[in-house]
Amino acid sequence: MGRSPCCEKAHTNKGAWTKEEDERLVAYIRAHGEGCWRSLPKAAGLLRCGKSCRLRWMNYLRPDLKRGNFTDEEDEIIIRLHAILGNKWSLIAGQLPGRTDNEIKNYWNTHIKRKLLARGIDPQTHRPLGSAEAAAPGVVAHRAAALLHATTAPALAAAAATLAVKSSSPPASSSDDGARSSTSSGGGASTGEPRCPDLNLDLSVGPPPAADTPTSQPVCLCYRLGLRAGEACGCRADKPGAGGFRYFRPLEQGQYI
DNA sequence: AATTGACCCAACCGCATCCTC
DNA sequence: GGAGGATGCGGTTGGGTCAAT
Repeated sequence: MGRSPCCEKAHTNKGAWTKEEDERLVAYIRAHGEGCWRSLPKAAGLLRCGKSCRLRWMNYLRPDLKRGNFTDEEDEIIIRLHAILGNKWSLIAGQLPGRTDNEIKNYWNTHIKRKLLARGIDPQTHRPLGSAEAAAPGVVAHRAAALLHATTAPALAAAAATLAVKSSSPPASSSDDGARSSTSSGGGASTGEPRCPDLNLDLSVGPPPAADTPTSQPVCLCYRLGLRAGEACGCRADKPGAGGFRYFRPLEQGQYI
């Protein structure tokens, strides 16, 4: 069957955007707002694919973008969120106002990966390099473990405080290097021994449901992180789907990320 | 000064997901 | 419930910049 192309490729520009194209796109969105990317290029007089326009706006032209280097605090937030979420760059970006998923993805691949490797941590599993456990299943346990020490980045700590990572005992270490200290404390899942005996692996993310939040309903991850619309959460109840809520169903018992 | 290689980032591509009919 | 279109996401790549040789 095949999918129809998103645009007429023969009549679209590709490659770097010119200043004039940027100006046209910004002017159009200022006048008409975002939305309907497919028809936007034609309406704005741009010989570009709608996807390309969206990407350019989201990653470069949006007025609320924060330019410049990432701070150490942002580094730590990214690392910790990556430990929980994996390569869900858009979700991670949602917790870093002014940063885009593309920017974070690039930053991860060029800086943070190296930083973690220098610390002796596998950037994919967030576990010590070279250990047999690094390639073993049960990664989620250590993503949770990393959370238990999320205290060095105040902004994340605020969010982390709302995460329902239930632990039957306090963290084994008070080290501020959560990923390293926690990952070294785990056991092997395939050995029959609990990998992290002190961990409850129920990763249902979020605070205890509020009275007005039916637990059986899917909820916005931002909501479960305790971030309501207006701060880090950009979700809008009035526009589900495109630009609106991103739903994350609570995990069933025994279900893992 | 020229060349080379590493690094970085903007942009593209294909697939997944959501939404509407 | 299924088909098709629109949008979003993540992986990958192309090309510019800069330091080392």
